[in-house]
Amino acid sequence: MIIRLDMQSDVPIYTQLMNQIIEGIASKQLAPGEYLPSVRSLASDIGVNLHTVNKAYTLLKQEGFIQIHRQKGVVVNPDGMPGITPDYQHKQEAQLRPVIAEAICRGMDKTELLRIVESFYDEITQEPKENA
Amino acid sequence: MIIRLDMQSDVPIYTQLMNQIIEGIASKQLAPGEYLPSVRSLASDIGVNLHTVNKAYTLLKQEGFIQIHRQKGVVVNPDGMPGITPDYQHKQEAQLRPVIAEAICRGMDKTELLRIVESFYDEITQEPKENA
DNA sequence: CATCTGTTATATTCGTTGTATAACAGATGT
DNA sequence: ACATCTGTTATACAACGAATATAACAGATG
Repeated sequence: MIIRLDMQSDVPIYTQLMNQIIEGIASKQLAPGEYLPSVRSLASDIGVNLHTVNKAYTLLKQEGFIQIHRQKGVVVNPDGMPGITPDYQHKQEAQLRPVIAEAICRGMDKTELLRIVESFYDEITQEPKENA
Repeated sequence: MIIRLDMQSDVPIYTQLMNQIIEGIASKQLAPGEYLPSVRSLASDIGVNLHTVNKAYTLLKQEGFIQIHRQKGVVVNPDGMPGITPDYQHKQEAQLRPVIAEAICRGMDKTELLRIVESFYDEITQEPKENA
C-alpha cells in the first residue's frame, strides 16, 4: 500500500499513518491476516523515525485494528475488526458534530451533505485501485 | 448561550470554543447580528485566560463567522455566513474521510452511517432549546 | 551466532497550548 | 475631562506533545 504523508499538515504524522492504514483496511487494500512492514522498514521507507511508526502501530493495536506479535511482526487483525462500541460512538459523535454544524452554518443542505458522505463511503469501498 | 468545556479533553480549549459557537450559530441559538460576550467577560465566565478566548474569536473572524469591531465588541456576522469554498471542501474531506473509513472498518452499514449523520443534522437544526 | 522482530529507556529539539501581566488605542458614558 | 469599556499587542513562562536520535534489551528465526 502506498503511504502519503503531508509534512506541512498540522495533523501529526502518527495520526496520518493511522488514518491511512484504517482507510487501507476499509478499502480492502489491506486484508485481515495481512502483514504490515516492520516499524523500522516502514520508518525508513517514509523517512520518519522508528518511534513515530511505533506510536501509530501501538495505538492501532490498542483499538483492535492490528495485532503485534513479539518477533513475527505486525498483522491486520485476523479475528476481524473492532465493532461499534459505546466508546467508539462517543468518539464518532465528537468528530461528526463540529463538521455537521459547520456545514449547516455554511448553508449546506441536508441532502447535499448526505450525498457527500455517501460519495466518500462509495469512493472508499470501491477502491482497491492499488495501481495508480 | 451555555458554554461547556472539558478541561480533560485533548481538544484545545480555543477549538472547543470555536466548535460551540459554530454549533450555536447552526442551531440558531446565535443569530447573525447578535453580540457575543467580550473576550474578558467570557474568559472570566468560563475560567480561562483572555488570550484563549481571543484566539478562538480571531480564528472565527478569519473564517468569516464573526466580525470584530474595535471598540464595540464581537458580533455574529450580520452579512451572513461564509459559503462553500474550495478550501472549505478540502478541509471537510480531510475531516470526513477518516471518520467514514473507521465506520466502514467497524462494519457500519452505509444507510446506518447516513442515518447517524442525518440525526445529528436534525438534532442541531431543531434546537433552539436554550433552556435545559 | 548473526539477524530480524517489537520493546523500552533517555535525551533533545521544537512548536503549541494556556496562563500571567502589562500596556496601548479608540470609543462610550457620566 | 475622566473613568471605563472594547479589542489589540507584546512579553514571558510553564507544561505538554510531536518528532527525532541513540542505545540497549529480549525473544524468535535462519
